Amino acid sequence: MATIKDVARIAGVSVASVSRVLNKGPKVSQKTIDKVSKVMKDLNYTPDANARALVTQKSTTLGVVIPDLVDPFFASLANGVELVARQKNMQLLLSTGLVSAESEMQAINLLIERRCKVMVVHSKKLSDETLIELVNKISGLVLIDRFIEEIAHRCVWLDNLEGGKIAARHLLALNHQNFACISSKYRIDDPRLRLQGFQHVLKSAGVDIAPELIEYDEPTLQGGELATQRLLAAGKEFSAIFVYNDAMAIGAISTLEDNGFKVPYDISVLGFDDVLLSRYSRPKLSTLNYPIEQMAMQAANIALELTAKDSKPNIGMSFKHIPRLVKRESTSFKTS
Amino acid sequence: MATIKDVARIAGVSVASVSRVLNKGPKVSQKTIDKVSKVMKDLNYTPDANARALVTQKSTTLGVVIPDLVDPFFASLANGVELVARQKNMQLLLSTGLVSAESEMQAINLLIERRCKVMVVHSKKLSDETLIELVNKISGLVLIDRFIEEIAHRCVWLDNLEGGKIAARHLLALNHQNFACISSKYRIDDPRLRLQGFQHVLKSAGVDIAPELIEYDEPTLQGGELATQRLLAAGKEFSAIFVYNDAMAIGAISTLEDNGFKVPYDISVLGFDDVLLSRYSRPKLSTLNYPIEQMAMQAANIALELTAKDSKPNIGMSFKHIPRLVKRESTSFKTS
DNA sequence: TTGAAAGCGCTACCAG
DNA sequence: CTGGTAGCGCTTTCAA
Repeated sequence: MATIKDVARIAGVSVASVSRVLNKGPKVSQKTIDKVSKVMKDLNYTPDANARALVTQKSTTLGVVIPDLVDPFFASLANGVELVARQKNMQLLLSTGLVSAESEMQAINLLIERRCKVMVVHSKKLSDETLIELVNKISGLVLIDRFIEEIAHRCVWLDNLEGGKIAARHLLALNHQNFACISSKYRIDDPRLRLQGFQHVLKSAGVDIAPELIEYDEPTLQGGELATQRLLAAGKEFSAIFVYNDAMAIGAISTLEDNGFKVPYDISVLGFDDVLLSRYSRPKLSTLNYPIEQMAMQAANIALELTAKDSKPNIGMSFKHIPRLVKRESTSFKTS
Repeated sequence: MATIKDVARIAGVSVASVSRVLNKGPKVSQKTIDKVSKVMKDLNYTPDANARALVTQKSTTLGVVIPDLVDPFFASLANGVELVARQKNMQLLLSTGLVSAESEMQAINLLIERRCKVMVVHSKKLSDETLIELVNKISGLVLIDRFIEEIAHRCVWLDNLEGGKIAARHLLALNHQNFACISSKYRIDDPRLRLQGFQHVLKSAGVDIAPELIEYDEPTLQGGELATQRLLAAGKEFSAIFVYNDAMAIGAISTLEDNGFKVPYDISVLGFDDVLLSRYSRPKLSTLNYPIEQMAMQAANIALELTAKDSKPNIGMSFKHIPRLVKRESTSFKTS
């Protein structure tokens, strides 16, 4: 691999000059530019980005920390960050496989070791305190999908409580009275808040939801199936289910239909997230749109700004997003 | 950000010693280890991975080049590579957004600039010649999802021709006689080979497929819908469709049902890829399993071996994979 | 407009 | 066992 010295030697100039043409430096003669450019091409010279970063002290990588890539939700998140990375001529450094607070911490540390200054992290396991500390230490770190009061201006998040409320209002407006819920057993806040918002509105309307009709499972297609089986086994009547996410909702529909229930005629199912596939399930899934890709882009842009020289401290700012109801075919008016 | 010098100064030792404890070097006294470790902790010292890479000339990043992250197929591919990266204590450097030969080339160049030695690339636009050249230049580069005779030992690929044949045999065995096909207008080889294998077996069985019943579109859910609409509009009869991938197949089913056809009773639909969602579509999709994640892991491991010191040149090796028929609910025996 | 040289943070070699 | 030091590939003064 040719180095800048090789180029300089062969072109008969100093390394400084080569560096100048590399960086389109201010004062180089056209003659030198031509000469050096030719040699660079001949030698197939590629500058070493790491060496450059070392001396300039600036990185051109954008870090992303997510649980995994297989979940389309996180894939969209990563994609959003990638979009702004490309736009800024930066590259994605990705860490996944988060199963514990330790592995999340380690993922972030790896980014620090690489001297990655800008990062968007989705953490579900680290404590508020740890995250606050981290955010204060790393000026370009933005949290996504999590809200911590003390560092609100560094959080891009979705109002899950409001999402639950919107869901309840929708189902109530559809004349439903007997509800079931399927929630996730993970993510400390999200499922809890969605459920809480849902129940809050229900209660205001004088409707209660039986404890046996709230089930928890893995937030996956299989989890939705399993939870639905248990719901059915409980033997209590319900005409609408509010499900934690689309994957579980589609699993729920699957099990419902396997057991002879027609969706939405017998039972309405409402999902959450609005991942692409929800548009193509049969019946098409009614759900709440979670604009994760845009949020990821926003988070990346904020992180980028934070590391810019003249960054104004946007304390007091809030980056809350409200989910939007997308009514498709899996929810309908209850007539009986 | 504290450097090794700071640590050395405060601990009252030389940078060499600090480096030794950092790398668990062979000869350091316990006393020094303790002293230095404490200072490192106090200073919150994090070694600079780039500086280390610069002097050791070895990288700990694993590069991946794919078209995008939103397509679950590519997300699985990336995930496979990530799996081995984590296992080897390396990190993923990701490049997406490939729309042209230029952007593919640029993505690879960015990895080279970062001095990434190990990379798995999925290229659809670069020519065989360019790729051969690249592979010869970069010893740790492995191609996935593409087969080039001259560098077969650097390609991890799926036998699409055979996949098409398997599909045809399956549908033929189910007593079908009138076929339609939906193919992709992209990826030079894959769709062509699948179709070719499919038609080859059909021809051997004395069955022909009308040109109007072969449609091409974007390899997406929408593309599948559009193509199916055109197929229906052609007005020719068919009882089975072989579709390029699962996304298109689910789009096809969607349109079919919207038009009053029951799948599989009226029309059988066979997909390709076996992405997770195919298991949860209604009806559950029959398809050909494309073990992309395992293939990605294999590719990453081969790339890793290639860059190891004692790498035996595994010329003559072949890394061909055969898709496996997964019979679910969208294909059935034709009785009428 | 150009070159010499200092150094970015780190490793590795050579003395001691 | 430890310290001094050269240098990885590059940028950036400072002089010329």
